[in-house]
Amino acid sequence: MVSDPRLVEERRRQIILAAVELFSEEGYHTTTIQQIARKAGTSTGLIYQYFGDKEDVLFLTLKLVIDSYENEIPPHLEGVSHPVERLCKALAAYCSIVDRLRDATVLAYRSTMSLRAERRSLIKDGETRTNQLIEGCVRACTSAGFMRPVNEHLLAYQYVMFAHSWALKHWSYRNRYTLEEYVAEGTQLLVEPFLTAKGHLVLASLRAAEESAASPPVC
Amino acid sequence: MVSDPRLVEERRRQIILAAVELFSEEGYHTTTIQQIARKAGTSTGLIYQYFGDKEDVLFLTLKLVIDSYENEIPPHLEGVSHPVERLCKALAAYCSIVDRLRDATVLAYRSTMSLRAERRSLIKDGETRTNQLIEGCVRACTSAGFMRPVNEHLLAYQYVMFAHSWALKHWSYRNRYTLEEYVAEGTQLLVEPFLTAKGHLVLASLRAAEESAASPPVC
Amino acid sequence: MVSDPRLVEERRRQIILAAVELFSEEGYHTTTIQQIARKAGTSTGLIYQYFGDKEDVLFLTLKLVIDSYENEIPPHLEGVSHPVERLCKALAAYCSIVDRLRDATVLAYRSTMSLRAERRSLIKDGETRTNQLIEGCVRACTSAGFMRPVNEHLLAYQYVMFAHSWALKHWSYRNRYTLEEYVAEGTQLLVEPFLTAKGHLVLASLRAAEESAASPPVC
Amino acid sequence: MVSDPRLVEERRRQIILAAVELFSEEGYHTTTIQQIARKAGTSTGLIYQYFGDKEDVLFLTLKLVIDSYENEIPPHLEGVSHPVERLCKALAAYCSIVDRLRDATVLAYRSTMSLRAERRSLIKDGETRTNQLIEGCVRACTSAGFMRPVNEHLLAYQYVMFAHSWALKHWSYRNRYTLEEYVAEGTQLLVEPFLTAKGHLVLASLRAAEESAASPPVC
DNA sequence: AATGAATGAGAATTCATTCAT
DNA sequence: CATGAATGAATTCTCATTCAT
Repeated sequence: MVSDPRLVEERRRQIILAAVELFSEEGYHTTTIQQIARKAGTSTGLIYQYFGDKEDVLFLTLKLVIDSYENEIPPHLEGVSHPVERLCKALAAYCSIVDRLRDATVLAYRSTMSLRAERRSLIKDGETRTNQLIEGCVRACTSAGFMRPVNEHLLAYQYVMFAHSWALKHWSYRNRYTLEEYVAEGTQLLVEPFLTAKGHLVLASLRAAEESAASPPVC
Repeated sequence: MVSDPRLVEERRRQIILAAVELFSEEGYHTTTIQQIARKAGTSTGLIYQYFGDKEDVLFLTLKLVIDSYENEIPPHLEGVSHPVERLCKALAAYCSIVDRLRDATVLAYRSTMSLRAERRSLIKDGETRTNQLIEGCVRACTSAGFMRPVNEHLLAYQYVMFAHSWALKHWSYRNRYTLEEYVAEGTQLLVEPFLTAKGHLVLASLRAAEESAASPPVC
Repeated sequence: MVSDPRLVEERRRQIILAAVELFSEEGYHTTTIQQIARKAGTSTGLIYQYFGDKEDVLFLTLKLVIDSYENEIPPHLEGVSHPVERLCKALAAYCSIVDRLRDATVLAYRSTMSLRAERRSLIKDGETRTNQLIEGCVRACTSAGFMRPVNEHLLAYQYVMFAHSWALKHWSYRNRYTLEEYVAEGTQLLVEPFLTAKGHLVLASLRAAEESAASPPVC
Repeated sequence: MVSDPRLVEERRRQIILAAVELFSEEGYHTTTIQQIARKAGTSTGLIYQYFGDKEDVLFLTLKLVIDSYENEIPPHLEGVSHPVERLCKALAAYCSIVDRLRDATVLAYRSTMSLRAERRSLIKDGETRTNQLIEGCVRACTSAGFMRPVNEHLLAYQYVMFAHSWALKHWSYRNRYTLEEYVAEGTQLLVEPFLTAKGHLVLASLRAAEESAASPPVC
């Protein structure tokens, strides 16, 4: 309906940002288009020039979230070459992204089913690609002998669920762990046990490095 | 509004059974009271003699699900005394209950937020109690030296999420695992690594027993 | 539907008493049959064995009120022979009956229109008969030369509205007048001005009598 | 919900006009929003953009009536300086306004109780202000010696009820009096008796003036 | 392109009335 | 006769969507 692609981009972004917030707080069904318009600083009519219908807004909102996972993990791995380090970094990155998008992550669990099947699939595809990213990290560890042989697919899923749980069970976790503690404990539970002797050495040196980076050198 | 407690019990049950199904399939907001009435084989008005409002139906529906976890795991542990066996059985039981209530489990994730805060808390309380059940199983293992020291709380949560994931990610898992495989692989990933030597022996003998129980004796 | 006339009488009475109270407090439309049943200490079904429908309950409720006026004024006039005294007593009686049925009087103004025309007429007939009672008192005064010629019909209506207003404008009058003051002031405004010299003498002696009746004799 | 104040004004007026008519004919509870919308020539949804709820429509409808009394009497007194004439004119004006708003006046008596207490008060305030207007007219007469001392407050209320009764008892009055006769008789009953000799002269000359104005001069 | 007033289908909820027990 | 559970039509109110300006 609107031709200028730059404008389309901008308006959609503006509207989706409002929608993420509202959907996250109030839920998809209880949020009205008029609320979104108000928060986005536009008119209700305008939304229908950039989206087909309300479900369309939800779809792009969820897409934004799911794409965030997929797009934001790799930058965290840039320049990191060691498989064990990459895996740990990936897990930490996933958790921190979820932390930033906590409400939106919960929203994804709540509202994906409100999409019609075809679009639900697209969301699932995005999630699957992120899973494969993680699974690749696991596989790199096992292939190189840093991890003993495991069901890489299922282990990768544990990482994913571990990250998602930070949002899903935040009502419980918040009383027990900071994000950093959560990631550290998770590494202990879900990474360490599968490391080989070789792998343990790497993790130990990583922790030493982190330690010295965190606390300024003594001498 | 209706006095006979037996009738209240029966009608509520009848209505909730219809509601679980519909809410699970269509979602809370998209299911209408009329649909529930039709499926339950009653009139719309009747529902309001047994529930305050639609949210009330949702609450009791979710309560039913959450209580199922809490109530149905213990019977599976009856007569099982060894801590490692109890833990494994608890995990398997949780997964199989989730399997039976797969749609309802997803519903709980989708719709708990549609409850007003006070009731949401009651649902969370139920979940917490189930978690503690699991955590108790873990603690029994570590205390008795069958498991090395771990963060019992967080490990218990991994079990819980592992069970829930069977429902939440069934769209993905169904293509890879049967329920039995899922439980077996989960045990390998989330129980075995934490067992001490003593613990490993127990697990091994359990598996042997299961093996011989499953396949009829050869000779 | 029920044959025993004594029972019909009793049950109707029981139900109407509950209805007067509820209709008066909450209004006709906002009161439910179930509320009436509860207050009357019966079941909802029972009401339909003694009344055709809800409107029927209203009709008999209003009839009770309107009949009260008609039936309770005459006893107050019994043994009172002087026309002026009869008129004053009638006015005072009407006001005191309205005072007792204050809410019900307001109800009559609110809800008569909710009756179907035919029954509304019956209510109006009852009111008209009461009006004629009052008009008769006025006419007795004018005929006997205690009052100068007036529009008896309209003056009678002033008395009626004066009595009704005690209920209708009680929200305002309560802050200014007691019932006794109200009646006394009303007599001054709506009776005295029309009295002839002869009539004034009567009223004066009445007041003197009342005075001495009210305050115990001095000597 | 709608921003343009001119439009709000116009739409509210349009809707209230429909509501007055329907509420007056059918009563508040029996009139549906759909009916109002149809008669107002709008959609049901629209009504909720200009009114909070149905009670809101009733409130503004009654407010319109009550304000009419307050606002329309003074214009009738403009340029009229003599206290007795002002009082008579006020009474006549009140009656003629009630005559025009006959159904709406009855509506006010029927439905004010359907408002929540806070708004009921606002309606009563409006009525009280009108009463004070009338009371002021009475007081001007007594102060200037055109009327003998009376309970001005209560007398003013008689005037008010006299005017209201034209609507409330129209079912009876219509068979006896035209509006003009009603006002003339009312003046005889409720004004004349309280006039002093001075006052009577004024009233007589007023009537003479009216007479000659009404019937064209003979010669 | 943008606006926001208007629409009307749809949903929750209520309650007079019925009827099996 | 009495009960009270069951019914379902009717009503208020909401909100996604449209469209004239």
